[in-house]
Amino acid sequence: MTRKTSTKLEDIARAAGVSKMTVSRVMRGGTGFSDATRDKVLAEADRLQYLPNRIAATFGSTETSTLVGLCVPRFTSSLFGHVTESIQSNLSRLGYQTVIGSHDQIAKDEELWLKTLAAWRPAGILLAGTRHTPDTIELLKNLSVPVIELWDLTTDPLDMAVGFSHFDCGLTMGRYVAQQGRRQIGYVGAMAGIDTMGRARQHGFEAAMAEADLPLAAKEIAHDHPSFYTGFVGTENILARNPGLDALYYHDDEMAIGGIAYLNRHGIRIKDDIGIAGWGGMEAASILPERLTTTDIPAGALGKVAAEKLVTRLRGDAVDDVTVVATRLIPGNTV
Amino acid sequence: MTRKTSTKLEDIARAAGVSKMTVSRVMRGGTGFSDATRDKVLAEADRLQYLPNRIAATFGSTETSTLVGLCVPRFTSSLFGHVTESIQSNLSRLGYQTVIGSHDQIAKDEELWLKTLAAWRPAGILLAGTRHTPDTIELLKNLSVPVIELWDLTTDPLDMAVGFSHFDCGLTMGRYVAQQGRRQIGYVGAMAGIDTMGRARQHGFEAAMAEADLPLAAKEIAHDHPSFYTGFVGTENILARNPGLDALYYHDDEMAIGGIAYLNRHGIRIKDDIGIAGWGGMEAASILPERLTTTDIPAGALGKVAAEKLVTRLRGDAVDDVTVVATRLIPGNTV
DNA sequence: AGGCAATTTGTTATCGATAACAAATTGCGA
DNA sequence: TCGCAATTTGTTATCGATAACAAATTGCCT
Repeated sequence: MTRKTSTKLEDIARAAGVSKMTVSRVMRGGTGFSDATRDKVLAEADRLQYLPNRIAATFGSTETSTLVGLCVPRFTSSLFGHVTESIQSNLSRLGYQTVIGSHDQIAKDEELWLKTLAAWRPAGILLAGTRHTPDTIELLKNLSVPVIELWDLTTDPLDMAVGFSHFDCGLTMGRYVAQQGRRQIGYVGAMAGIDTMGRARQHGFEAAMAEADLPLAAKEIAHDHPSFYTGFVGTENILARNPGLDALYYHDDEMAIGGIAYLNRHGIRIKDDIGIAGWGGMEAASILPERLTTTDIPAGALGKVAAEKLVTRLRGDAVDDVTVVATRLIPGNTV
Repeated sequence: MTRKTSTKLEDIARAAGVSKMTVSRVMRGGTGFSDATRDKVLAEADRLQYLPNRIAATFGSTETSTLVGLCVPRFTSSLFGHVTESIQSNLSRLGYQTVIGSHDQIAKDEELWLKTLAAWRPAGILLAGTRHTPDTIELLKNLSVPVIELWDLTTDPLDMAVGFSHFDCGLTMGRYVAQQGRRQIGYVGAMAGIDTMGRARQHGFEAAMAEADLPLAAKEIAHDHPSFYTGFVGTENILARNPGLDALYYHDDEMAIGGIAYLNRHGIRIKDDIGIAGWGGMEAASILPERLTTTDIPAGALGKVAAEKLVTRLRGDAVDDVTVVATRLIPGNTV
């Protein structure tokens, strides 16, 4: 059987007239060699088109690999897209490679992905969400590798966490809506499988209602992924049952925009007839005639913070367990 | 220095009273061992909580790793989100892990990512787009690993390709718009850096115009990423310069929806006053009062086909160099 | 029961780097 | 110019699996 046959350290060593250990030192760029040696080695490496072999390097080293795992519910959501984008580019800048997985809110799928990832001896793991199977938690412990949970901060982190409280997002918005004088308030959500985060916002919103002695007047939750369409239909349904509602809080902006489309089509005036609030600070909302009342989520910043925090920890420096990323209620003009 | 100290094949071998080669055979699940041996080995592996070490396995093998690289322009686009999602879940199902990168249409960034990826001796590479630097092309050749280019089929593939012709999308839509009796037709695009694909659609559209002896009446191209907002503003700009337009073709649905928002706000009737066509079959379009005229792109299917094709090739079976994924013009009701 | 093929199991070398320690060289002050 | 510390370079063992081949065992037919 012919073995793989690309240029290796030994080839460079022979060509440069040094030992391969010296070549290794030069390639890793630390110290322990003269300038003359470095130049000679680099020149030969370049000439021979040396391609580092991280498989062999990781294997030979006591260190972990430079792979970092990232598991999110799905990549088709605008917010997770931004988080993924940001994490990937920041980790890349810091010398790490990103291996992805998605679990669509199914904790068992996250576990299966994690088992596969673990075989690569990753340097760190980033998980979006806080629902994990017992096996996942045990495996993470055994791996003894930094873990950052992204997104929700309402529970204790396994190791580290970066995100914000979804409950507080709902709470703050609930208070705002009540304060604007709305009295017949409904919630329109979507939940395919189990989405703890959307539910946490809903609970926060309900808590605000309770504070104001305003029980939630109606609730409509689609058994589907949040989308423009579920927002459209959810609005139709909730209004059919409760025509007197004067405000609606949505699972996210996408659904809120879907709801607005429904209202527009039926001549119901936003704000005058019914107040609309979303969540997520979705860019699409910029096309609405009036700025949408929503909560802005700094997804890019969140990813950057998470990537940098992980790397800081990997370098042995101290980091806080929990980093809160500030969300911002955008008053807008729809409530 | 203490070495990494998790359970290894040798530990299982000792516990089960066999050689580690036998354990290796059982763990990989082929043949060459008795049922009794297999049960004994698996029981010990389970008891000792064996975690396979793919770093060592890949290193010891003549094979490549089971890592597959995926590089897209960005993860924040709905279509690439779907492609990413589909590729990762299908590759995962087939036993491969996905390492991601993004290049934001900068060919040099793709090259840098590829160099890092190459150090992992990936089993295959998936690239969205067809613009590559000379170094990228040379590196891909030297790696002698399957490469699939996704998305655009207007040029010759480096190795394999899965996608469709953006030129044809534009051409088909152009013919349709002309056939509907539109005569003063404009194009609204967006181009941050260099986006060959959007440009290919534009050129296809212009070719259709030429066929119909209808030179494109106006063109507005934002130096920005396509978005609702650029669609909104682009529409405002193009109509300010050319009030007589009776149809607009947009870079994508997101921009078309932004354009529609502008038209709605200014009392310009869709279809009656001006025809609107998009591209991408974006789910968001489902909220429009009338179904958007657009081209549907089966992003999920494209990812699935690409993943399966790569794996088929990796298993040594023959595959076609080029796989065309069917796009579909949705007549809708906006032109 | 004997003999041969098929199946099961074991042995040794190897992948390409890094770790740990040892040896050689250099630089500089006394 | 000598000697010692600092720097540079080399040597050997090792990481945990798989490849290739060799040996032992089993099963079946005559």
